[in-house]
Amino acid sequence: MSSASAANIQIQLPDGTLAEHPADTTAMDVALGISEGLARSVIAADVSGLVVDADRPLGELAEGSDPLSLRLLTSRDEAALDVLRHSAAHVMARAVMRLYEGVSLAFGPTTEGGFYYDFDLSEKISEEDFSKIEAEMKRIIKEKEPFERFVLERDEARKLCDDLDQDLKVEHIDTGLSDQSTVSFYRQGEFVDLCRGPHIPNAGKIKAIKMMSIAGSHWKGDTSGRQLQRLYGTAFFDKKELKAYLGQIEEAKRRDHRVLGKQHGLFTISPDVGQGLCLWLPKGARVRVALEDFLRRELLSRGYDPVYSPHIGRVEMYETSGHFPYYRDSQFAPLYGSEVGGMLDAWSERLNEGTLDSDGEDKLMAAAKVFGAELPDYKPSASAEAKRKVLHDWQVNHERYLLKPMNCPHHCQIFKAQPRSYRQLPLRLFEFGTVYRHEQTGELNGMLRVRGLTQDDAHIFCTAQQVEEEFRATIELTKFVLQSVGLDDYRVQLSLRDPSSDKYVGSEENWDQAESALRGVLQGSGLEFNEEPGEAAFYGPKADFMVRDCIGRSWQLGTVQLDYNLPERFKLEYNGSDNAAHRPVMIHRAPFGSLERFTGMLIEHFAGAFPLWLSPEQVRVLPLSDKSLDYAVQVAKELEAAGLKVTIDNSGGKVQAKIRNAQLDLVNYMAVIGPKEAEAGQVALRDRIDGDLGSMPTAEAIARLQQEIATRQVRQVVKGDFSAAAVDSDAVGNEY
RNA sequence: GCUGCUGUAGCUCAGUGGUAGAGCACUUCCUUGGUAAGGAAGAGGUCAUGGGUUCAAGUCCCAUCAGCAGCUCCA
Repeated sequence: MSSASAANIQIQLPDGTLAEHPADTTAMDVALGISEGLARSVIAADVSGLVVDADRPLGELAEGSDPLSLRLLTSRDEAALDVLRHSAAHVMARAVMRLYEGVSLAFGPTTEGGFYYDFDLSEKISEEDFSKIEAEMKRIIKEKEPFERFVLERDEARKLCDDLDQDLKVEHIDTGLSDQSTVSFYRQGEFVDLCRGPHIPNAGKIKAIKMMSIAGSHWKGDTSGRQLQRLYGTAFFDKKELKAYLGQIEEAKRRDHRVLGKQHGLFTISPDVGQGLCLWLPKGARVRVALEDFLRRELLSRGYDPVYSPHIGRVEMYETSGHFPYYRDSQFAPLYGSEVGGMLDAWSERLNEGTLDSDGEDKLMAAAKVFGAELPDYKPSASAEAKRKVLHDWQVNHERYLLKPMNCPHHCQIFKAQPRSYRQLPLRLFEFGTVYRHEQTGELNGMLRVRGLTQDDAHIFCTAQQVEEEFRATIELTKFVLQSVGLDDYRVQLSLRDPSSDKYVGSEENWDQAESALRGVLQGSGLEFNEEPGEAAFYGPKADFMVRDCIGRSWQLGTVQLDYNLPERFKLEYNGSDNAAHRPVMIHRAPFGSLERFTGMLIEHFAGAFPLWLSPEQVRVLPLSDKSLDYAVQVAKELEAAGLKVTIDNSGGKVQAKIRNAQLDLVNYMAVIGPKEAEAGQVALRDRIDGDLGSMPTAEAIARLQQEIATRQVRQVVKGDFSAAAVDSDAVGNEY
């Protein structure tokens, strides 16, 4: 870094021109050399892939004698927006420090939609304070003061932060930055902050800011650590962009599946049933049935075998699978065949911790007796380990069940139910399997994060040689499913193991084989995909479909996961052509993920207006008056007989009001009928999207709708132009 | 689970310690119509639950439950 010598440096611009400059030349200097207008609009610079300040001497970045490739970033570049927002975070921090006493700064990074800064201060900031903070920020911006970078040795940096009473920054220098010999700071007026940068040339570049929200957070994400106040804001180069962004947030709110689900009677969650337990109302259930029927037919035609399994299973099975007690915190407590079961578990836990004294032990033994558990082999003098074994043996003989947290162990048992030959493989078992997980209360979110969910689950048992082909077929299936519901913007995330970690089960060889098979298939599939080392499940690599909805939010939906672990644990075997026992490979896959999450996502994607094939109310018959009611009933029967989901509006109002209500209820088609239609055996069809289609014979209307259903047309997705300001919805894993 | 905010009619929400409100939806009656709101009347609330303060609590305090936002988590 400090090698910036008097020697000149070579700078190459995107158009290929190569020029020699003094080592202390900045990107701003280069811009000035081209035109003053360009210099005015320069925000930062991209130097060989690294975004830096426009006034950073470029010689500092030179390595050897290679020319530096320089790209000037203006407000048109996406990277520039990030620089702007981070600078806005500094401005916000500066404003907060002016307005409040004893502010300790934590971190202030950018997010997809803006930025935040975490503060430690005793006074509570509330949304009512936003206007005064914003006003202060605007004052700072108006000053157009520059952001000045300077670099200090660690010791000096530590001292500076200490002098500034920034204890969190001191701690960060001591811990997070312990491997850095020098660190950089940025000064803007009286405000100095430890910061990697880069920043905009001066605060005047910020043309639009808004404080968004306030929330609690924790120092370095540690929930047991210090509680901080996180202020969220956003900033843009242009007031129009800010307005568009706020519009998108409104749009997302308007599409909220919890709001639409209530409004259109799709689903509800009742506190009387329990948190995170979704009740599918008739209309929501119709959407689900359409999805299930569609997928079931597809799977049957693609060589899957349907199976069913119960909602509970013995704890021992999950001990074998390894899920219990590893994931115990996120499971519902076991169901005990005996009332003493829970007590024995707590007892065993205390023995394990060594927190049980002899008095407590006597009481527990007496209590166990009351509950009818005789423990003749339990010797108080024995080792804790021996005593726990006695308790465990009793449990094993007195069944304990788990609400099933996943379907795989059950399907493994189905595989095991008969001797298997290689001729039967691949064996593809599918089930809409309902599972229960005790998610933390704070994580629950409508249909998107629930405690009881139904996976469109299947497990493919195959030979190692078949993995590649099965994985390919699964990828094809998932593509087909997404296309059928009109989702065409997605990519695949391939999660691989972290080679330096030892948390993974299964041999190195298996992993290598699996990972290269998956990579090969994805390369051949033409799908856009990225690899994420370290993101794999402990039992195998996986591929997740990341889907972007029509307002630019990204969702994690379908998943395909390889598993070399469960077949091992359950000792699954098939007889090979060599008449010897072999271990199958298992593939978990779920194109929807869960019906709950998928439906919730679709509600938001379509803003509640489902395409005809998924719609819970496809046609509403609107009689002009009571006089046409008989004919309305007759038409409804004909439509129903043709397999359409149809209702009649027999309310007393005028047809205009009935149309309005049907439009607001997002009914796909309206069949308006009056004396004329009754006479001619026709219906006047009205399309939710295109309006009045005129009168036609009922049979013609039916054929038209059936055609639209059969081809699963997605005729309208209300798209907004929000690509510039994409917001990520919470990306949630759906592993097994 | 943690921090903060919220909980009033089926829905959306007013209501700053003194007799519980509006719009929409609903019911009944009138109206019987031709592609986005016809009219009138009526019914509907133990103000989330449980405690407390007060002459008096929807309103103030505490706890519990539930929801929302963020954090943390997500086999």
